[in-house]
Amino acid sequence: MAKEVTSRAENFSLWYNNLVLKAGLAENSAVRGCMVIKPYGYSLWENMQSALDKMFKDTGHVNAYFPLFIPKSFLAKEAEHVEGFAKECAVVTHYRLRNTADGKSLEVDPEARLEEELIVRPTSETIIWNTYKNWIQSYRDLPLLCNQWANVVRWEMRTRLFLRTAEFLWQEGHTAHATRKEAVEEAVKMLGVYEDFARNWLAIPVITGVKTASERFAGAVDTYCIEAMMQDGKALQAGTSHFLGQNFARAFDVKFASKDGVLDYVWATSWGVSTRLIGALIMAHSDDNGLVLPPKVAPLQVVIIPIFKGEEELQQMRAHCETIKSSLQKSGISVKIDDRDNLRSGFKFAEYELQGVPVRLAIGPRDIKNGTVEVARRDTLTKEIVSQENIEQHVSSLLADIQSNMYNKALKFREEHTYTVDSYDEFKEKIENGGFFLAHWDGTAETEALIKEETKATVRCIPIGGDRETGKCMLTGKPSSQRVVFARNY
RNA sequence: CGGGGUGUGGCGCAGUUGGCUAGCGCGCUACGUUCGGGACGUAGAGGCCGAAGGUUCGAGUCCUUUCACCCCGACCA
Repeated sequence: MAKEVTSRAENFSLWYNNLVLKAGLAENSAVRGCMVIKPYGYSLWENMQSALDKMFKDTGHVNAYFPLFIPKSFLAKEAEHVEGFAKECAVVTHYRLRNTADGKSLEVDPEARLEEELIVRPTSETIIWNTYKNWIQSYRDLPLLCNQWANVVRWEMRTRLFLRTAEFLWQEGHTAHATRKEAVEEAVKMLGVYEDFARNWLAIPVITGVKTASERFAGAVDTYCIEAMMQDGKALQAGTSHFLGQNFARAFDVKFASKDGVLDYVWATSWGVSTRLIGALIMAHSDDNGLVLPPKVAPLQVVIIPIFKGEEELQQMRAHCETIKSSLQKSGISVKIDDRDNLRSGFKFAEYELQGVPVRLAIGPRDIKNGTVEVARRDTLTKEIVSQENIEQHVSSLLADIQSNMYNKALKFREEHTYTVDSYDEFKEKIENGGFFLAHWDGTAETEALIKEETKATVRCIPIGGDRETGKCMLTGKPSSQRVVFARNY
């Protein structure tokens, strides 16, 4: 059982785990490595989903749904893809059970073996490209821009709530294009959507970049990614966008006739983010009092707590609370009044802090007399007394302020823990305390592997944009065309 | 899959070299007093101690087997 740890400093991993459980986001299930996402956690996911879904649609994408099961032969068609996923697949081999001889239990009916095993999708490229083959004949069918919201299964050795579970929820976009250029543009565009979402909705600054060959998605030509820094200085890959070249089109024989009547394989991308983003949110912002949620995705933005003695005062308070509630709701703010009379207000304060509710309003007899409200913000844990007049404007701007303050705080944290290093000795010493390291690397897998072995740090990405300062690899001294980001990661 | 650890009411834990009706805190139920930062009192309910064998007059405690979960690695979104 998990030991009670409520301090980030004491043990970041245990703190994280306890927070997920105590805040009521999720819990371990009876199934190995799988998790139950509780209503509060799922509500958070739904908010992320709807924001992302709108962004996808605004960029011309549509949703579709493909089967959970993938015939084994499909997975086998793209060599690198199989190589990458074979070790972590759940496989369906039979389709029927029967009673055991003693009638007390169930067993797999050996008569009911499938001719071809079905793989529970670890990702859907293969089943989708097998389908796209039938959807694409001409350049007029392109581009094909589909997204799917789904669950996938990867039989991981070790699991952690939200960060790595055997089954997880995600979206996966799969697009087909007539040209290489257009597909690359799509992959980069969707990376931009993820960056935008992380920054403006999750209040998490991310570095956009390209993965090195060893970290690339199995079957991709290039993998683009967003990398976020957690409060222990470790990196978390928060989303990926892949330029798949013609690899899957070749594997599934998807050709189209161009305007000139020339047959060619189509160019592909795929991109995805998962419930791991919830883990990112927690590890980027939360503190020892509990979750700190950005207002734009928080399941509940404002909680109103009436402070009262007895039924009479409660009735009096309730009217004021309702008035404030409806005025906030008119501005599109989600509000709840917590008038439970069996709990003291102090207990409620602590509880909503644990759940990361961005703004708390408290109204008591004193406020009624003075026409005021006590307003507390979760991100800074500060309180102020404001007039009940124009409360909705105050709260609206406060929510916006919390949203941007959280981003700025996370950005500042990242900047304070990002180091430019040229000496490998310095790198080895500093990496022990976490952080991002901008260093030169000779571009070889050997050097990368050696650094990983010695320091547990990897190249998180080769950043896009920024200055392209040339230099010498910190380990080998060989030439380097730009600095890359090294870090330990989740 | 390697190394380490833990399984005892809903949750968190104690339980000594085997010994008597298996305890504590939180939570839960009832009543009362409280109520502007995690209240208090009184009275209750709730556990065949992860599972299966074994040793013994006697097992939460010792032995064997097994299962589950957690942490650190390797692998990964």
